[in-house]
Amino acid sequence: MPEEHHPDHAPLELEHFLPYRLSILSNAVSQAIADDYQRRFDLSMTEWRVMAVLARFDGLSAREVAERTLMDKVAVSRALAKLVEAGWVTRATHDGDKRRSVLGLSETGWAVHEVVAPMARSHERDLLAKLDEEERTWLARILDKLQPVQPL
Amino acid sequence: MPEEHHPDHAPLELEHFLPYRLSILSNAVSQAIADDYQRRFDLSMTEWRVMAVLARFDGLSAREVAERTLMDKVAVSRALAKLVEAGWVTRATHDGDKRRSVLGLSETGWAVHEVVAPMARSHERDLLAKLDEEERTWLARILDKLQPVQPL
DNA sequence: ACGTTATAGTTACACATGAAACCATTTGCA
DNA sequence: TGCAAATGGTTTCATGTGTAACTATAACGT
Repeated sequence: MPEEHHPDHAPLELEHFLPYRLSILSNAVSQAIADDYQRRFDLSMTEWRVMAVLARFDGLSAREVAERTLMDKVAVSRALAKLVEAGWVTRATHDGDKRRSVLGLSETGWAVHEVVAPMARSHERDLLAKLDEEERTWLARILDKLQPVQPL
Repeated sequence: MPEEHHPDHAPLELEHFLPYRLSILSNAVSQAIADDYQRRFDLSMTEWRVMAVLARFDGLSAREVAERTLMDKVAVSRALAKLVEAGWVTRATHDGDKRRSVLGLSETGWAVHEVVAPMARSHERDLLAKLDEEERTWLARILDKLQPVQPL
């Protein structure tokens, strides 16, 4: 954090620049997790996010998946194409609105989820283990305040 | 943060999953800044990072830039090609090692830097303004502990 | 000195990603 | 009803990004 005020035009010190530090940390963490399930299931991060949200909310449409994952609909469409092809997600057409799809995890989709979810949680635990209880509490609070929008 | 332990196979709640929250926050922040200088200077995030590090450390080689920005050398090579082309970065050959390049900001490069650096700092200030002093202190400490590696 | 190995940097290729165009269906409203 | 506008979703195209191959130069070991 900027302790003293540097003149605004002074060279940016990236290693103390909050957005940069967040980016480095976030990428390292997400990539470590993604590497894990990519190797085991050839599953991209966007695909995993789609599966995760369908695990919680069965029967969503593609648009609703996009809203919940904060991904754009093109990304979701492509992820779904692969997931349906792989047999991990089922897609039906909504009664009474033939545009809408009705999505859900298949049996094997659930099986994948039951392997990947613990992997993800394990990485999260490793990360949080670097903090003590007090720090974890503050982190939760700080993230709540910084979080841009929190869509359900 | 996980308050009670869910069974490991229970559906992941993305909105409480730390790596996911970090990713959303980080992307939102970095993208907001990048949008700003992309519109004004047609400058990508990787290009800006190269400029920022050259502003602080004059005369680096491409490899050293890559180390300091944590980007890979291909990304740096491409960024440099555009920056040299745009006339914002100067490139010479190292005396005594014709492989190495010697990089620095040009006059106009500095001029760009003096516009972009304040924009970046301003975004950082906006972000930190959402926290009180105590939270900022904890955040600094927490990031230090979570930070994967801290290369100079 | 000379061949092997390592290093700096670029190029080529394959793949991911986002914006805009597009098709099908449904909704709103005259 | 019927037609314009909106919505769900896919496809297209242009661009970005990472991996591996490649070129040029330098360092190392004999």
